[in-house]
Amino acid sequence: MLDRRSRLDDVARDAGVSLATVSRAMTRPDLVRAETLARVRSCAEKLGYIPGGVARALVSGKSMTVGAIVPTLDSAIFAKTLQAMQSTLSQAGYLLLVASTNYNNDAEVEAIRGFLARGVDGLFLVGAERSKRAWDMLESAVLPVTLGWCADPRFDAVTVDNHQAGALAARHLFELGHRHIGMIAGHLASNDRQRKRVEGARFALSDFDVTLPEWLVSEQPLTLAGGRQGCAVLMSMASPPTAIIAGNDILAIGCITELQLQNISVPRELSVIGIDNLEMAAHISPPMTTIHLPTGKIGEQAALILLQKMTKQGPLQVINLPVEIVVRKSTQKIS
Amino acid sequence: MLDRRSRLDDVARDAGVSLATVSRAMTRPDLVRAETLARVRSCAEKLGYIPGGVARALVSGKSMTVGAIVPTLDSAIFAKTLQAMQSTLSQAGYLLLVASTNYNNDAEVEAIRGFLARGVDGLFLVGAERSKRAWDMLESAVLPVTLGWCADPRFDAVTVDNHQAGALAARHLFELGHRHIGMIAGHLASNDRQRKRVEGARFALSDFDVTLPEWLVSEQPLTLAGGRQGCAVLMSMASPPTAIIAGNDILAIGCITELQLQNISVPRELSVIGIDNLEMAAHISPPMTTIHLPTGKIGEQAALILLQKMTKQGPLQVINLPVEIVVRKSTQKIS
DNA sequence: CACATGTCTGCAAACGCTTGCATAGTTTTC
DNA sequence: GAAAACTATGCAAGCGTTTGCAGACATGTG
Repeated sequence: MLDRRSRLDDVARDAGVSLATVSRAMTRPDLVRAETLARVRSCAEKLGYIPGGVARALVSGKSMTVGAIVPTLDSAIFAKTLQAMQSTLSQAGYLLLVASTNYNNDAEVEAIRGFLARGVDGLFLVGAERSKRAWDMLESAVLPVTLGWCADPRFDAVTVDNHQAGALAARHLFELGHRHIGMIAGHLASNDRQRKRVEGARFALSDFDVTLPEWLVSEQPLTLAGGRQGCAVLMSMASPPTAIIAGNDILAIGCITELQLQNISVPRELSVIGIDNLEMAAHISPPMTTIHLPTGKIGEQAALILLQKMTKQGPLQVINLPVEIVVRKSTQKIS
Repeated sequence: MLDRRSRLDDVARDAGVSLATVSRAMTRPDLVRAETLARVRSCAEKLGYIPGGVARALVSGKSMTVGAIVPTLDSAIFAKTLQAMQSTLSQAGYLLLVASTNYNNDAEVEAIRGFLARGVDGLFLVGAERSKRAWDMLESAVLPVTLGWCADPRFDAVTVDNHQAGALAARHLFELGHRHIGMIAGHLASNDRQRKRVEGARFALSDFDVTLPEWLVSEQPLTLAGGRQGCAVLMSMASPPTAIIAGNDILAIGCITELQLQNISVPRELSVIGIDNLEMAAHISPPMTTIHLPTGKIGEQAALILLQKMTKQGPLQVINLPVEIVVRKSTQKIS
């Protein structure tokens, strides 16, 4: 056996046919005689031949690869989305390239460029907010692009209604009697999902003539530590809120931890509501009220749209997945 | 502007030089005159030229891509490892392809084949247990392979001492006075990490003349629900254990949830210890005692080894990362 | 000034595959 | 039984790069 990978012509020589016939045996079996096919197949097997996707991609212009760029892989949300994407794509023979940006727009541009250079057939991106340079690359690149979480009129998207998520959370607290509500969120300037959630909450409350002023919104990194810090900030105010909306479940869990450390009872003394409905949310103490987002579904749907658009182009698609509140034990009527 | 991507010869024509010169301007700037270089660069910029990695890969035999195959992306552990890998690799200009197997050996073979077909330059795999077919492909493929979590003498590896992790957990419980200890683990037949943890626990206990019989080890899916189920199984025994070791933190958290539902107080009535030290472990109630595994480090080190081996081959490397116990509040002296 | 030396650029051959076109058999049709 | 229509195979061009080799020009040397 050779010390290099065997190629088409190795198999061809071994089977006593031309290289073209081997190629057809591998990809268009209907075009070769059954007997020849069997011989070629067995030679290929014997030599451990694996088709060279690179050359194939060069000829066909299709790399059978899609790229996904997320803020970070180290997040239950994006991990779940990617898992669903990967699983859907692989069933169709596609591979998934991933990159993470750490919420940095320049890193995103680099990732897009890298993916385009490698000739991905489709692209998945999170959010609808990026540098002009990134948008330009996406628009001039001739390949399907699907956005997740937020939509943009120029591209396909699978969104969840972040605005509605914030609104549902706020309305729930209002209905429980809370009038002085605080919020912990990610950095709004660079995260449209978080921004829409805050806006949604503010909008819903304004319907009831309750305001959510800026100083009651603490911007923090999207980590447990961020949740704790945001909670500490809100609770150290002269007149602290009676309820807190967290921009996502991680912040909410951090927030609850901090409250327990401060010996503030949840939900008796303070209600906390999250957004995401991580599996974990049901399994902490107290089980957490949160807004359910269909995270896996986003990945799956995005993959399906891409799969479809990579085969034949069609009209713009925007799928808006529903969100719903899951009431558990971390919120209650104001006492 | 064209409706296809611009190529070297587009830039060449625009800049009035040969295609070869443009190629050199992009990759070996020292070989072209400064003036020409500037002109070519500006034309390339103007046309939005992005080098075609596919053709490049065909010529050079390097795709600047590494593949990682994990059981699932939807796990804090693997997500963290991949995040670290991706981040390390991207700094060196490499891209990460991911696939997941759902703990299925055939899926792994398919993933390996897919990656080899796409011409990845290196491969990362979890565990040291796979079908013969998979091992054969890895051995005959001429590319660096690095294993994570468990080692195999034929390949580089970055391991954690799973045996030791199990042993530390068991010893901790023994020292607290527990003599009747149960364990919840993943499916041992297909998961060498879990198996080694069980063996480690059993080994440590046997030193103290305590046995961990098979019927006190409940095999479950590695999910919160699995942890709950395993806990229910152990607690419904005629003489239930006084302490439970969980094969990982997810199982442990599920286990604690189930105990709370059954109104069994942790750690007063029953001690629970996990393995992994997820960030979450510190933030549940009670904060969980667990064995810390350097999850991110595995990905980072594996990436570094691959990076090194892809440039120049060298001797086999096995890095064994240390594990340590983190004592929190879910374990206590037997009453 | 002739020659050696060095710097820059272009030509053309790979890289491993797919595929349109041509050819040689084989079968069908009337 | 000859023309027509298929079927199975081979030849060779081409996918977009990189790169060895060679040529053109500029510079330095005796």
